[in-house]
Amino acid sequence: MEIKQNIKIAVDAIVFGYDKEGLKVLLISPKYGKFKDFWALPGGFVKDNETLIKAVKRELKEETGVKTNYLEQLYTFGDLDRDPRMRVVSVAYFGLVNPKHSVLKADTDAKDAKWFGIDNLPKLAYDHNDILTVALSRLQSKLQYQPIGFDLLNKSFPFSDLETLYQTILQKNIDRRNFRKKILSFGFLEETGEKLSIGSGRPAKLFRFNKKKYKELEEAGIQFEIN
Amino acid sequence: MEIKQNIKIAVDAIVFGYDKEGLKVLLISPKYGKFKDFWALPGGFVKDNETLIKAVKRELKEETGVKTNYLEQLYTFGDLDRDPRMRVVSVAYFGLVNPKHSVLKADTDAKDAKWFGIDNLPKLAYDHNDILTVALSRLQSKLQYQPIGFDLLNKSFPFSDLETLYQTILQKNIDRRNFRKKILSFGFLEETGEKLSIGSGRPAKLFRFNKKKYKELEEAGIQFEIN
DNA sequence: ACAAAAGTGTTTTACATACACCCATGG
DNA sequence: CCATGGGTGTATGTAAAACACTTTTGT
Repeated sequence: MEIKQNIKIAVDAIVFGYDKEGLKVLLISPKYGKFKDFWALPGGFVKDNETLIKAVKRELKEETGVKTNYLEQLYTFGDLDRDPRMRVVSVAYFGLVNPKHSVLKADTDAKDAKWFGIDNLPKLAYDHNDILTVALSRLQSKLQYQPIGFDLLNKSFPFSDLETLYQTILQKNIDRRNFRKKILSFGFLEETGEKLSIGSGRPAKLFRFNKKKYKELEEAGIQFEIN
Repeated sequence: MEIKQNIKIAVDAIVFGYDKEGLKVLLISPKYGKFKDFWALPGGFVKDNETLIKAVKRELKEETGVKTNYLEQLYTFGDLDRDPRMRVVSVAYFGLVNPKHSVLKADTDAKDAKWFGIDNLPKLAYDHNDILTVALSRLQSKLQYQPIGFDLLNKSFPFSDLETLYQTILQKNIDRRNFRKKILSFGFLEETGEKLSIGSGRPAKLFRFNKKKYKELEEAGIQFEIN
């Protein structure tokens, strides 16, 4: 059985990072080709003997040096004219990382990798703007019904970091008291016992996310949800 | 630029139907090949000049004669050994249809198409069991935050049909009064003015789903949700 | 008149929302 | 002692959950 088909399959990674400057995406700059003045999502063609997820992880590693905390399949983009050179169907993956914990590979593979603030994006190649839009809306909705925010923060963090993260990404204000009350009531955060003092102001207790505890609670039927 | 890659890309359709016997899936029976004693999801290879969604619709039409009310991308399956003949990455689509409104194409294309009750499935080829599992859980969760149930029912229906549908698919009991109160409070159902009488018992008012109204309400910010 | 399914309202409970002052530290 | 950010409790509103009897038809 021989099938005539001339379509290539690729993967792309939309990796979000977060720090005090806000939400960022990881992009690379192709050094040549039609899109050399544009930036692009890390990604590339899938090898014959590797799974999709392995392909994204490999490309991410090769092109940016980054290893994500969290990675899931986002959506598959298959329009005819995505890439002017040939027909490419791309399976996009959506990842989260703490930028501080990952050093960007400098200028290898004829590509630069760089973080861009989400409100300060350069021109993007191909249909990568569309992909990013889908990814962003996935991030926003997922943040509300899965505890993925912690993958963007340090292992231990003051409560205010979490608040600010939610406010930044969801672009709305949150009542500090109600937010804290709700998050703590789930029971998957634990105090590290340490405190963090930044300049003036009362030092903040540090918390850490207990993933094992969360899994247990999830099994037991609790429903994570933040509005 | 020449890429060496020997992976084929296919699409599969998981189409759910619903009638008084319960929830069903549409399957086809390959008449030859390794899996001739198994059933499979409708699907096939994508053509070089067609989009993914067009490919699914075409395959569905060719293999089963069915046109869905609702169709969305589900997930992309790319494991190495999905198909023993070659490496195939398949983009799965998830559809809904009212079986009464679609006549199955009989025995064409060397394939039979048939509805199977979800609790009475035959042996499935490839990784189609996995795909079905993912689809089913998507159906269940989607039913709770999007008004897709109406795509499975007749244009006009008694309220009890909707109740039974939710109970069947979500596999739990629903309080009739609360359910009706909630659904009606959204304001996207309208009475047709007709009544339906089945054997004994009080005749039921018929309702229809006003899609335009729903879109308006959605714009205005209402949130569909059923627990 | 009785069996069968449709239709309907009220009370209770839980959770979301709104809201303002004190505390601990650095300068 | 003042500026800065951290920490906390209560009252109110709103929606979910629990719950049982009446109505209309066919037989």
